Amino acid sequence: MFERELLKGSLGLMLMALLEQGPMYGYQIAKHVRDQTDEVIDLKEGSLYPALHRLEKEGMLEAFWQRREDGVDRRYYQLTAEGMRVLTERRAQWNRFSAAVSKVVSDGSIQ
Amino acid sequence: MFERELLKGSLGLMLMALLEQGPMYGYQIAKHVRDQTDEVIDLKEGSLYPALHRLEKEGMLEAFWQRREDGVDRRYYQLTAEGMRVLTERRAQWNRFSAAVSKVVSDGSIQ
DNA sequence: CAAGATACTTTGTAATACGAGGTATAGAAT
DNA sequence: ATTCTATACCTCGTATTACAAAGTATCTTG
Repeated sequence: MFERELLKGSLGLMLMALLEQGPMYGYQIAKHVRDQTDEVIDLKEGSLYPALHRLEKEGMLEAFWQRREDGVDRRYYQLTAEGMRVLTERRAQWNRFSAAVSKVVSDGSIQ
Repeated sequence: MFERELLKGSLGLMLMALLEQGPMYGYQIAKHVRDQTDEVIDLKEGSLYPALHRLEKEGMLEAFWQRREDGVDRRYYQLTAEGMRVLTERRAQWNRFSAAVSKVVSDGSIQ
């Protein structure tokens, strides 16, 4: 009920940052994030897939289907050129923002 | 349209962290945050006051009116004991969360 | 054959930042 | 005198969005 709200606004950024390293598919992304953050961030399907579709519609990502030998279809997402450009902006914005919050939140002993 | 979403979930935390240092009133809080974060975070009244009321209702804050000599009323907010306890939790949660996001978001060269 | 993991989808709901509007006072500028 | 700016509070409606929950389908493992 609180953790949930923290993610708002940074999920899209995280997805774009991940896909900067190369195309990935949904399930893979979720696992990657879960592992890389020691389960601090556990992307739920109800957030992940809508977020990917949203970014695709905004032109940040492009998607393509790929069938595995066993017949399982996977939808891969990759960052567009526009997505790359916007990622740079949002990364900087996140850094500014998180530094600002941390400054206020870390107790007065620093100030 | 994006910055807005980043704030979700961390506004309450920031307010509680500020009030840890002593009672403050709404306008003062907004100015303090704006100054302390070099205007990165600019709390709007439509967010600030509802957030304060919310925290009050949740028992995190207590409020009292105080009249200045010139007749202007100010509503001061202070952290409750329960608020103090919850603040500790949320502070830790924010640190975990922001570290996790930063890890994913900072490019692959670190990994 | 049942159970779990993999893999994607959609619908409805709850939470919340903020725009925009409102009220009221004090002091400075025109 | 009046307008403007700053201070100081409030509330309603809207947009956004994470997620729970449900569904579909395949493959592997017990």
